[in-house]
Amino acid sequence: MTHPNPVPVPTLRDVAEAAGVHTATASRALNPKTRQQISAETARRVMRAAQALGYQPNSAARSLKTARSSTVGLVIPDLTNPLFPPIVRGVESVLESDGYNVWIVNTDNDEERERAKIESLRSRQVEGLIIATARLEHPLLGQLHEQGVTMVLINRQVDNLRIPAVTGDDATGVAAAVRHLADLGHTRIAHLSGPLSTSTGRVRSRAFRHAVRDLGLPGDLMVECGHWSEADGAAAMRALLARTTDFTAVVAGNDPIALGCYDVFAERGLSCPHDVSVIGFNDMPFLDKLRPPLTTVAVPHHELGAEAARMLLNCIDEPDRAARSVLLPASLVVRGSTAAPRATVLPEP
Amino acid sequence: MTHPNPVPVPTLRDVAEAAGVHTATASRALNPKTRQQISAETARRVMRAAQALGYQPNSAARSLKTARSSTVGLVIPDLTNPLFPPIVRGVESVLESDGYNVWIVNTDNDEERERAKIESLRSRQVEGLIIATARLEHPLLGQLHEQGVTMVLINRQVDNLRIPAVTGDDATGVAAAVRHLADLGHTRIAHLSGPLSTSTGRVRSRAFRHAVRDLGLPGDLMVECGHWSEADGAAAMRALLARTTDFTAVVAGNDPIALGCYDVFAERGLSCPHDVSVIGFNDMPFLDKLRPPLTTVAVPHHELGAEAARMLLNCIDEPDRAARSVLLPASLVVRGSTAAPRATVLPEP
DNA sequence: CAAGCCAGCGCAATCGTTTGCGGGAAACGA
DNA sequence: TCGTTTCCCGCAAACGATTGCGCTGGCTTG
Repeated sequence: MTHPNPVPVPTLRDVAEAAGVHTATASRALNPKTRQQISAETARRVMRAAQALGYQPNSAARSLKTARSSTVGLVIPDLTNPLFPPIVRGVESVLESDGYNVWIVNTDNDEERERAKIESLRSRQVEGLIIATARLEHPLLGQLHEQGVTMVLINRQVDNLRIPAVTGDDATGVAAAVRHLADLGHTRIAHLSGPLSTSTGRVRSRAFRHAVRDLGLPGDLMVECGHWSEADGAAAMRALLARTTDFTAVVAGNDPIALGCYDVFAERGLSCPHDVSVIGFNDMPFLDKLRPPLTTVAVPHHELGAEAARMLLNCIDEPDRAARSVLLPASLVVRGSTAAPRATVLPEP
Repeated sequence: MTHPNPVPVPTLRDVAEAAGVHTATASRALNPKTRQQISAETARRVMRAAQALGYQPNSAARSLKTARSSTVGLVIPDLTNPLFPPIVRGVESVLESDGYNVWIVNTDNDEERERAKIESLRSRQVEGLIIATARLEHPLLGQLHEQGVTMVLINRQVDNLRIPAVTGDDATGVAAAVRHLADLGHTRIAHLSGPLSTSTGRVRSRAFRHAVRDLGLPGDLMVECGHWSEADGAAAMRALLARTTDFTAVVAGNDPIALGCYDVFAERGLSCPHDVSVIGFNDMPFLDKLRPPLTTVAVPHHELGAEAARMLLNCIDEPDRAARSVLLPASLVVRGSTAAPRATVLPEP
């Protein structure tokens, strides 16, 4: 028989009856926290019965009664962006060991979707939110914060809000990138920043300005990309080249933007790193397989997620502890897209 | 005040009181399915009250009462494997429009983790499972199937079980790859297969055997990789080279295995595609950025997920319809890692 | 021997929704 | 005017687990 039955799933009551005790006793016997209120012998009987019946507690009933769900929501823009899977796994790695589960939702950076997804999470009684989609101005987060929703931000920050956040140390990452280029002898370094409406874009761009200024280099070689994408990176690089060819290195706002540079170099017959050095940001997978392998700033994404999860657990456990944000160190990964500049400037196209 | 209150979340009762009706009426007014049982005027009042209070139905209470959860479980080995995010999004894209939500769990291909995760999903009353981790022999799936759990398999099949599955058409993909190489003039084509304990590995390897046989080419150039990884691909390529250098092309079981070939070629000073042509499988992201860009077989992962979701919805709606499996077409993506063979065989190392 | 204590267990209320059922009132036909 | 239908709506019982409280019986203690 391939279709034997809609096997009636056993409830606590069934277990209790099988063990010859009351449901209350069965409940206590099954819960390690309350098991010592029950005689060892009875507890054993109950657990055996549960095992035999294949009993699984109905988590809906449990969270209805306890007003807890052992679930946290994880809000990300898009899972197919390779940045996020490691973050997800990082979050899960610490939450799971604490008995929590993770609900993942994708917002595609759409405000309406985001609102809807978060509402759905809240109706599922999540005990906290980890949010990796925050824009600088973000009314929704403000509302949630005022309603006392416990949450932690990843990778971005929101203006004027005291929400705990964990981010990569973009500033020192960018500084290391600039310093690396300067050490190679570059003096005219450009920056293709991400959208300045994101905190990441803004932080990295400011860090770049500071870094070049500190080294006494010109700080006017900057273009803002419309999105964090390869296409926008290429467009920005074209815009930069239309303005000037007097630069020998580029710090891209992230890896796709750097890939956009690769595309334009191929178009124009420019050689990387001989004509132009490029540095990306994030250290996405497979960058070491590119031609040339991309020098980039590695951000500890897994640890970012793990730390955010730890902070969230703290917030849940002690709601009125001060919210502290943390910065995780980023590190430069030197590969083949950076080299000493040629003696001359770029050839005119 | 940053810590105003643990705002008491409004319940249906609050809404009902605010609207001056009974909770039953409020419930019916809020549910589009039952709204016509209520006078338009009253329904409006209730909805307004709900809006004003920011009411969100408690989904735990709801699923306790209705014994439904509007949730399906999605079981994958590892989210950081770039194969899976598109599948996830594909699943979500069709499930969401039907009001379902998706629970994602990672098993890391560990049998114990998998069992635990699936139990946790079941205790959450998921209405169905989409499983992308099936091994050929898989006792757990057998049990679940006998218990009447509705589920759909992605990308793999399980021996002897009539579980609906949606998979890429690996056989024609491999055939296309072999045919492409033969058309280029290759006559000695090797295959670095994935583990033969997976249905994917087995199907592709058999397809390779058939394809070369149909073209009258030798079928003895095969090595099995221990895992679907770059390292194991490299090891397999080394093993192959230790055995013979008399081949001019390689069909890899998947993209990372092909990358492993790249690594060994770099070690040995072999040039791809001039000395050896390579074809991967899956068309992971960024393969077009490699040097050389990897020719590969593209599998429609998003559509795989979407179709699996559709099938699962069908199974949920009409449990006793025959389970049909579907095959989605794979297509060859020709890039730079394949070319006509040199006149001579490989140089001796 | 009586009083007190405690360990072990059962009772019953409760969480927030849904839903079958029944009742009151309005509307209708006769 | 009265009976009957129809339309809205309220009543109350679930769903399955948790938990404060109280009861019981066996034990210690003075």
